[in-house]
Amino acid sequence: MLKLDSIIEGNCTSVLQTIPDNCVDLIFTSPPYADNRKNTYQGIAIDEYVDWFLPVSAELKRVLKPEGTFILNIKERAVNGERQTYVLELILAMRRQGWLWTEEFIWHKKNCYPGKWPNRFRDAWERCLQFNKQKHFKMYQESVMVPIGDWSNKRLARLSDTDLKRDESRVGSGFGKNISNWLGKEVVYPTNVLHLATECANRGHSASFPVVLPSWFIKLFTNQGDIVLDPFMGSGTTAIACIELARHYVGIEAMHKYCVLAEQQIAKVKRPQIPLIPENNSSDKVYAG
Amino acid sequence: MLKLDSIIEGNCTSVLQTIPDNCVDLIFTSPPYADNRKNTYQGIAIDEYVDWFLPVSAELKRVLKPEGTFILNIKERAVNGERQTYVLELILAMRRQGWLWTEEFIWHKKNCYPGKWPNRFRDAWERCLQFNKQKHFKMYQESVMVPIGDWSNKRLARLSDTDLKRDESRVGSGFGKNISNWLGKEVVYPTNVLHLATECANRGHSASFPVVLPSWFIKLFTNQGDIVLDPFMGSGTTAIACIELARHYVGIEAMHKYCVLAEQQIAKVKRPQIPLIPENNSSDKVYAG
DNA sequence: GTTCCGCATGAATCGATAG
DNA sequence: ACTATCGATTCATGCGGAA
Repeated sequence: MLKLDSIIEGNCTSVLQTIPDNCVDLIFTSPPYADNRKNTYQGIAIDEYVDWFLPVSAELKRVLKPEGTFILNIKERAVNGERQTYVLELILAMRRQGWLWTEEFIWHKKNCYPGKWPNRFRDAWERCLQFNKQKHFKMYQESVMVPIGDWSNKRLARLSDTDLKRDESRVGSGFGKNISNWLGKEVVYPTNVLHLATECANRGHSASFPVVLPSWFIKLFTNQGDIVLDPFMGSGTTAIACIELARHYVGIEAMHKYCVLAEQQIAKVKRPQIPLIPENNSSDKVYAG
Repeated sequence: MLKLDSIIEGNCTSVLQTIPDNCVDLIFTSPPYADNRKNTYQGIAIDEYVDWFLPVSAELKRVLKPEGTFILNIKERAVNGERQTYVLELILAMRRQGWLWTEEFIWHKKNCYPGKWPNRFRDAWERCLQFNKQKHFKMYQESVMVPIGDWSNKRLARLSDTDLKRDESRVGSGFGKNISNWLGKEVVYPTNVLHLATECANRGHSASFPVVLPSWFIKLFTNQGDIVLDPFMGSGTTAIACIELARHYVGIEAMHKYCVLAEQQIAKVKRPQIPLIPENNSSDKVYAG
């Protein structure tokens, strides 16, 4: 029925209609932003964006398991001196559609796009909106705990003008690949702000997010063997995160060139050996709400 | 007419009606949040919040100078497992009222309130919504510059031969073209994410923010001698920031106990000596938009 | 095997210019 | 008048190659 670990080329809504009800554990996606990148992607007009997205989110709600979660990464642009409001309107419309707006995570970008303008600073954050079908959803908080070092006690004890200055700390990201960094350190739960760098290497896709972004939410909201859906797959970053974390993925992508690119990226990924001790075993399972 | 450097006790809208048109350079405030608990402040019911705030924002729009700025520090809380939507609705309503929604700054709290819940992490950010009356507003970006990142030590400490040649020939594109501009550079412009610690000092007020928060916006949007209004003064943090930065303040506060508290806090503040060289002099003045 | 250095690039935005 | 295109501006990161 549902072919796992594959990318389906086609129109998002049409493909979604072929997927059974209540079978996906997590949806993570970053849809094309309004009126953006007309050259590289299909541009959506600002005033049509909500009407364009609602049929998609209706299908997403159908295919998501009752205890599953939908994470929507999006950020409105500045046009004519103002921030656009379509994301706000989308949140309100999705609630009318029956979604619960559980939380708004902030992706604080370490390396945001450069530039200077007379009326605004560089935009260094994006929204990661959490939607759920019901108040009770799966959440494995222990799997994303972050280390905290001695330095934090010193820094937090002294508040001064330097607190206004740049954050040079590496805590808050907590995505250190080297486990040895964690030794001897106390771990704490993270907050709803993720401090990550963008990956600006050659990705071939203009709208790529770092793999640690989906990885964080996949660890938080799924277990090994669960199914993750990305209805706007792009260059396949969500799929890569799934493979690295031993989750199943289902991707949808409208443009052939990105399907090819995603398959190329996926082919490079090393499958992890199955850990002897699953990170999210039954004793860790927390049913939230 | 308008009595400067004072706190006026009374109902916010009523007091605002006594203030002349177009006389305030910056409005910074953190209004009472919508809440069902009514014991700490005058609680505003969630479903009445927008209707309650719109008459206030209408008066604020009247008293603000055309080139002034309104910064609204606010964050919806989670109720019944969901984030409340009244802030989103307020933004949309204020735009219909004629405000421009110029930007959304994020206050990323370094040390946010502790706690643990099964369905969400600690909330480590608040919105600082920027509204303007027109596209052209005053902005003094140089007054809030921050130290450049560590990468510059390695990259810029020793310029390579190719860097120097590229500079002489004035060819190439992008960053490298003006590499000489980066020699000796120590500060850069900030982003729209403020990474500040919270203050634990103001225990007497339920909704206190650190003085560096208003200070940052006051430096960014006003000059010395300008007038800053806080229509929900609380414990007087905005006034303290004004005094330290040699700006005039006008505060409004409904509750007598907070008026007393604010006056006490203000009395402790050391007035700065007037600097010989104003930080924002006329040559630095930038009219944005 | 590490460390260091050069370099390309990234969901940007505004104002001016051209059609 | 209104839209489309283009140049100018700016900062931090990861990658690949060299030391």
